[in-house]
Amino acid sequence: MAQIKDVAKRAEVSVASVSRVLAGHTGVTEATRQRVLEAIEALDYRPDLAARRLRSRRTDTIGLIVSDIRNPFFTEVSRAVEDMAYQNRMRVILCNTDEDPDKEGFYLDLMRDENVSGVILSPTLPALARFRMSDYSFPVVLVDRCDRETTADAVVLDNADSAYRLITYLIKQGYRRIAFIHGAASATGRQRHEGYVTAMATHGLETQAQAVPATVEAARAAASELIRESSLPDALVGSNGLILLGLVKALREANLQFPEHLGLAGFDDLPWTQLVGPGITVMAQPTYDIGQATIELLLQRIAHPSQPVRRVVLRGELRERGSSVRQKGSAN
Amino acid sequence: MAQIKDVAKRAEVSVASVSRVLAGHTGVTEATRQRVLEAIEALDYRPDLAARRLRSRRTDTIGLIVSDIRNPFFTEVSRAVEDMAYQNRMRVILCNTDEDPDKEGFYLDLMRDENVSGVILSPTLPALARFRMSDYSFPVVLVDRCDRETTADAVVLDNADSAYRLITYLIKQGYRRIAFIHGAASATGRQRHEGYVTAMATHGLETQAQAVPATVEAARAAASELIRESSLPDALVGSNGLILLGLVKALREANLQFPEHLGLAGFDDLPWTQLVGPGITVMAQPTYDIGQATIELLLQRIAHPSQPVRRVVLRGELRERGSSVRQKGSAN
DNA sequence: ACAATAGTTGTAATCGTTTACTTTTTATCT
DNA sequence: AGATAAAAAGTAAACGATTACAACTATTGT
Repeated sequence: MAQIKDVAKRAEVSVASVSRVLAGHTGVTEATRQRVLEAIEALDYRPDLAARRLRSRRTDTIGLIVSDIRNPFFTEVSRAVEDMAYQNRMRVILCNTDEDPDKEGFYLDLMRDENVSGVILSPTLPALARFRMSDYSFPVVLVDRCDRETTADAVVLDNADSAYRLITYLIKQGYRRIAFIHGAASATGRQRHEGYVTAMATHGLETQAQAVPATVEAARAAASELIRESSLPDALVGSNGLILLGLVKALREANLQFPEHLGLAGFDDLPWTQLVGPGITVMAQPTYDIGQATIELLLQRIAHPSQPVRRVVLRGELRERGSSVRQKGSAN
Repeated sequence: MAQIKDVAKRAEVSVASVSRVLAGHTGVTEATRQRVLEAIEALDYRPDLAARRLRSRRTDTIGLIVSDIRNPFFTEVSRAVEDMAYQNRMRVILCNTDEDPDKEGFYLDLMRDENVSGVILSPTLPALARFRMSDYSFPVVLVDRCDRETTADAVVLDNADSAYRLITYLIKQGYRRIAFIHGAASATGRQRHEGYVTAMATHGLETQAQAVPATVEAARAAASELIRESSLPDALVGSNGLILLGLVKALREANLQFPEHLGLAGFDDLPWTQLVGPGITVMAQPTYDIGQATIELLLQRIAHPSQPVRRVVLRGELRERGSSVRQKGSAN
C-alpha cells in the first residue's frame, strides 16, 4: 500500500507538498500540483484515514441516531441524510435506539468515542427532557422531536398545528366522538395529542385519548379495547404510521369497515394508506425534506459552531381520502 | 481529555500495562488491573479510537451496502445487522446504492479507504457478474443476491424454489394465465423468474413475464399496460414487495378487484399485505434471520479468513390469503 | 540455596498523516 | 542590480494509542 512518502518521492517533492495538494488549493504551484496528482494516480495512493484523523483531530463522520429505523418516516429521513452527507464527503454511522433511553445513552457515548463531527438525534422523551447542548462535545441537531423548552437546533413538523387541522377537518366532516391513540414515548405523540385536545375543546367536544407504546401491536390492542366498549367512537385517529397500522388491524379483526362504521385518519402517508379500504385520510409529513433540512442544519452548525440556535418547522399536508367521509344517517 | 499516560501515571504503572488491561485479560496481575480500572474510572478515560486504529491497523467497523433502504426487506436486514454488530463491539457504516453500479463502486472504494473489517453487500447485477473475492482487501458477504457461479459467502432466500412453490400453488388454485412482473436489475428477480418459468413449464402453461426496474412506479405502469390488453391474465404476481405494491396500485386504478377479477400474489410479507382487500397471498422472507445469518457469517469470516466459502439458503414461507382464492365460474 | 523458567512490567519504536516552523525561491520595487 | 516582501517548498515534531523487546520478579525443582 502506497504511502504519502512514496508519492512525495515519485513526484520529487516533500510530503508536506503532497499533503497540501491533498488538502485543497493552498499555496502550491500548479506545476507541482500536477506532478503530485500524477504520482497519486500512478501509485493508486489513498490516504490512510486513521492517520489523518489522528493527526487532524477531525473525523468527517456524523452519527445518525434514530428511534426506530423500521418506521418508514425514519427510513426516509436517513436516506436523505445519507445522500447529503456523502455528497459533502462525510460518513454516516447509523444507530437504532428502539426508544430505549439506555441504548440511546450507549450510542451517544459511542459518538463521543468516535469523535464525530456532529450528531442527528431523534431523542426519547427522557433524553429530550434533560437535553443540554453543552453536555456534548459535538454539535447535535434534533429531528422529529423537540419541545418548546429545548434549546437546540431542530427540524420538526408543526405537530400541534397539524393535529389541530386534521381533527378540525374531521369535525367539519361531522364526526364528534373522535378517539385519539398516540405514542406515549415521544414528544411528537404528545404534541399531536395537544393539538387534538385543543381542536376538540375549541368545538366543545369531549376528548377520548389514549397513550400507547409506539408499536403496531400496542396500538392494535388499545384500539381493540376501545372498540369493544359499549359506546363506539365516531372516528379513530392514530398519531403516526405505526399506530395507524395497528388501528387498521384492530378494525379488521372486529370486522368494522371504514368509513361505514367509523371514520379513520392518522399521520404519515405511507405507501399503503391509499390502498386499504377506500384509502385513509392522513396528515402527510415531508419526510425527505425533513431529513435534508436536518443535515443542512448540522453541516452549517459544524461550519459555524457559534451561530444562533435555529429551528425549522415544516408543515404537514392533509390528504383527504375515503376513510373520513361521514356516512349520512349514521347512528351516534 | 485524559490520555493513556495520565491513566498510567495515576495508577502508577506503565502505559503498556494500561493498554494491556484495555485489550483484555493478557498477562497483568489482578492487583494492577484493579488499579488501572480505578484510574480509568476516576479520570473518565476513553481510548482515542483514531490512535488505536492507526497503530493496530484494525477498525472494528463493518460496511453495510444495500441497494435500497426504503425497501422494507433491507430495512429489516439492516436492523438485524446493526443489533448484532454493536453487540460484537463493531460499528456500522450504512450506504445506499439505489441500484446504481457507480454509487456502488464509490461506496466499495470508500470501504477500502475506511479500512473496514468487512462488508455486507447486496450487489447490483453487474457487480455480481464480475464479483471476485480477491478484488477486495476485506471480506465481503453477499446478502439477498447471489448466483450459482459466484464464489462468495452469501445468505439468500431459495428464490427459484420459493417462486416455484408460489406459482405451483396458484396453478393448483386453478389459475392458468399467470403473469409475472419481476425486477430487472437484480439477481433475485431473475431467479424468481426462473422459478416461475419452471413451474409454468412443468404444467405446460405459457409464460407471460415482464422485467421492470424494481420500483413501485415502474411496476404500476407495466401492470397497467398488461391489464389494458384484450386478454386479461388470470393472476398477477410481483417478484418483491415494491413491485407488488405497484401491482395493487394499477389494479385499483383500473377498478379491478382481487380475487374477483384477477388473482394476486407476490413476495415479501409487508405490514400492509394482510390489510388490503381480502389480504394478499405472499411468499414471506425471514428478513431478520437473513440479516442475522449474514452478519454472523461475516464475523466468522473475519475471525477465520481462510475458512471455506459458505452459503446459507433460507426458505420462504407461503402465506395464503384471500387474494389468491380462485373464483368459481370465472370466465377465462 | 541456586538455576531455570514462567509470569509481569517497563521502555521506546511505530502506525501514516498534518502542520508549525524554517529555508529557499520567486516576484516586486526603487 | 540589490533590498525587501511574498509565495512555495522542505524538515521534523506532533497526534495517542499498541506492541516488540528488554528487564525485572516470583515460582519451581533439585
